Amino acid sequence: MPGKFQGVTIEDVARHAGVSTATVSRFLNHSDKIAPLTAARIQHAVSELGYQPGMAARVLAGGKTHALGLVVDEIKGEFFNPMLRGISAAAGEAGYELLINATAPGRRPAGFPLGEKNTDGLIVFTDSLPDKELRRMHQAGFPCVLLHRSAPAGLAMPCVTVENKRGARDMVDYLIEQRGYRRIAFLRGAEGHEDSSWRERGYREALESHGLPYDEKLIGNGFFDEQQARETVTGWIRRGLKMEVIFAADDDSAIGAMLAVKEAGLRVPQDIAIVGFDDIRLARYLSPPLTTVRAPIEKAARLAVEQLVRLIETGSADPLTLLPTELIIRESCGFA
Amino acid sequence: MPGKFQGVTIEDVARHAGVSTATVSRFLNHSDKIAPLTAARIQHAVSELGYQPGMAARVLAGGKTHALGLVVDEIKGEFFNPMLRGISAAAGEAGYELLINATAPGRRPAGFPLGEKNTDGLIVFTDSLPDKELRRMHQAGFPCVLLHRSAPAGLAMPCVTVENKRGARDMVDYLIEQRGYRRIAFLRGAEGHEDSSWRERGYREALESHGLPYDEKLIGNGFFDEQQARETVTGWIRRGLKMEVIFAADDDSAIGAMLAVKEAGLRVPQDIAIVGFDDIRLARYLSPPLTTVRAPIEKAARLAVEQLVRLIETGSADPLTLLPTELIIRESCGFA
DNA sequence: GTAATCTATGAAAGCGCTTACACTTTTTAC
DNA sequence: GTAAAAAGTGTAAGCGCTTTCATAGATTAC
Repeated sequence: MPGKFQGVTIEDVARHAGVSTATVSRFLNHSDKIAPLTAARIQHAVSELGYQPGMAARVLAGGKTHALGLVVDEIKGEFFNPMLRGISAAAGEAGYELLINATAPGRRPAGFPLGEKNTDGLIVFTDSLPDKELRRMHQAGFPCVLLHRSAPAGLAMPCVTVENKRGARDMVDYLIEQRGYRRIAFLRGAEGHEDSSWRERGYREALESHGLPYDEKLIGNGFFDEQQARETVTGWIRRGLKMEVIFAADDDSAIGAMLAVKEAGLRVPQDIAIVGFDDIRLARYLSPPLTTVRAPIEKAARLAVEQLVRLIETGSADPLTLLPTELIIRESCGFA
Repeated sequence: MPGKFQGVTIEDVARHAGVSTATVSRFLNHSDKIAPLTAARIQHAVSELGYQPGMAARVLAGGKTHALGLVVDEIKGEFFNPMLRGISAAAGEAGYELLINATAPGRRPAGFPLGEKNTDGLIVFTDSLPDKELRRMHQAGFPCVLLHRSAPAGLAMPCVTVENKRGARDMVDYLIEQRGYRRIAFLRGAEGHEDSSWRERGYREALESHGLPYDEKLIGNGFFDEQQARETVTGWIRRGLKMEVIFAADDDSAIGAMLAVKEAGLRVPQDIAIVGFDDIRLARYLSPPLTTVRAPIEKAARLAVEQLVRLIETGSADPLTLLPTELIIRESCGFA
């Protein structure tokens, strides 16, 4: 039963308006001056017939797909909502269609990988694409913008992300200076996720600049995941590890940490304080409400689209767009 | 600078393999028997050259886009994550590309509306498309599946949604029978959102079947929105409206209600109990944890895709798919 | 052994659109 | 008034693929 639903064609419009298809095309693309009278006749024919240009033909003839691709590994976590909203809105505003491809389930089982054959450019989220593929595309001159990751060594690909290191640094500075904490544990994020390594770097810098020792034992894996973080922290407590506060690389793992602490019969923040990163919606509803670093995710997403569109249309874009974060102080870090 | 990135074409492959383009096409589409030897040669050429069929030409010539469209009004609320994950995954598994269009910001400002020109079928979420448009597509024989809404009168369009009425009915039955509540307020959802009206119907049925009066004053608007719900409930309290429990049409408005109650210096659930609908992640982290009705959103999304694919490929689909909900009892409704 | 039937393949006609080029009017320049 | 430039439009050649139709060779049937 698969049928063809190509209704009105440009030819119908041309006939209806008494002009050639070329003129109609020019009218539709504003690509050339055409007489006001003719324009009116075409416009009339278009709305009369309810004509809508067929993408396929347009793409095939024009070489542009008018579509942006978004490559993600998995649609998961609160992170996604604002990101998607930003990308979707910005793409629409720029006049581009949006194609989404989740590569995760078994690494690209899906139909057609996004790329130069079906999009004009790609937004690549974190490590959803292997470096090799990134290199290939860059090599081919295909526009790509990286979101929440930096370019592989030697590749001049525009990146958009938040000031992870700075945000983490600010947070830890605050914990040390304003709260007087000394033993600060850190829960790493997912492997390969750059946001995480930058946050860790910020943590270390803050320690260093205050003359505090960096203690391997105070570093654990949270994997940006509630369950995993919970297990790690439970392990710490069971082994008698002493710490005053846990800095989780994201709010999800902070939640896991909070759970673990409570399950161990300890109080947050009196026995162990907890802080996170991202400021997901949930953060302020936790008890106690979570102190965290707010990351402008939607904004970053919009900017990534803007950069990509610039890259496509003008051939150049800013190499690096870094968005500032903001400290959100709530009760989980203890009171002043 | 807008360039063309069409690399290797089918012609290159044909030449490389010493066959005609027709044969290559047949090989690629498994559409016809071809000699094993030839097949091998073509296969070799394909991987040698790294050939990937260009979508545009394929679509233009073949009449199928191999893409599914998702039309939503706005990417907002916790609801979206599981839904999108489900749709994206299912589409990928079925070998379809996924196009997403958010119609909301000013009602379709975006580039190209999704439809028969760029997709093989559409998933339409709630009231993101006017009935007129739905009718037009159905009329044209274009495959569409409705998600979380029913078809306009007289349109035989497959629908996938959850058992809203039943879920609400179960909840209210529970509140009456197990908790002994009598004055149960209801916070409506967004206008035009069918989930909401079914839930309201369930609420009324439960009242009726227990011989409780339906009191207009106990109905308010929550709009599926935290802020709006909060204002409504604050108004109720200020006006001295008496109620034992508030049934919010979704968890977001339940949160708003909870805020309002607390702000008024009352306790949940001792002074006013609160229950919601959906079971978003946040629900169990609220204090007190929210009693609610769990809706299988991701499952519904997957089924919608499955129905759509069936509709596209075989021409028929189930008229109605209704997914069961589940009562999730937590502390916000009071203890037994 | 000849005719009828398959099988594997090629040639070529589009699919609906854009665009280079050519052409006919107008307009402008002097 | 004529030559040169500009403006508006048509003609037709593809874009890369699928698919119908035709054909050559290999089987089968008798």
